[in-house]
Amino acid sequence: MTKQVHTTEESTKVFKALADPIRLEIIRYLNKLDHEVSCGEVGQAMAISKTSGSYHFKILQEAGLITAHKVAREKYVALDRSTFDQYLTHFWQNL
Amino acid sequence: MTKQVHTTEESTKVFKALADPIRLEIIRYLNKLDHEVSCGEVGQAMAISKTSGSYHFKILQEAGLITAHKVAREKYVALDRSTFDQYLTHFWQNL
DNA sequence: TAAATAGTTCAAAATAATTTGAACTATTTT
DNA sequence: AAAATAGTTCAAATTATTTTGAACTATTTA
Repeated sequence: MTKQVHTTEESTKVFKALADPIRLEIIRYLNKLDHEVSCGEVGQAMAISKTSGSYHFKILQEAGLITAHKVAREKYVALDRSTFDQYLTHFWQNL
Repeated sequence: MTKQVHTTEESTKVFKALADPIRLEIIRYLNKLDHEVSCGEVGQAMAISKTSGSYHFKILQEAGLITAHKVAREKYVALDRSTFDQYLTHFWQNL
């Protein structure tokens, strides 16, 4: 309902975050499960190093595509569907 | 109506094409006008060199985000909205 | 308390994307 | 036919992104 228009910089950050095969797979994985998952679990499923995982989760988080919160020593992530909706589903409205 | 599922490679190509400020501006420009425009006109509006323009139009074209056809010595481009619909508007359906 | 686990940070190396200018093709104008 | 125009191609230079491993923090388990 709220009018959302994006700056080129904001949009670029989101599309850059989506423009990588590993991150796209992470998104597919999180979408399939549709609940919070630890970074470790996702990383294992993607067969990437924890350093690489940490990097990719940071990119996704800074783009607002995932939310994250720590529980003890684990970090749980989930898709932030509102961001996908704003930038993708409602692309033309917010362009 | 037709079921469209995308490979990671295809999606990556589209999102990479969207992940650049100049190309996003080109898309905004083409969307606003909503008709075929010559590459030269777009390039001037974006204030970029013709070489740079040629590069960016190639990226957009290879991603399927624009269609192009030559008339005499000019190349006319327009948005291919079906690609935007598949990859953006219907992101979750085709993920 | 020592060892293990989950994740981050850093800098260096590797890889990929973008810009630039010169040379080019094709078409149109003078 | 010469000059101008629209766009492409190429290779080199620049800039940005990604990967890697080592060192680190914080938490949990043995």
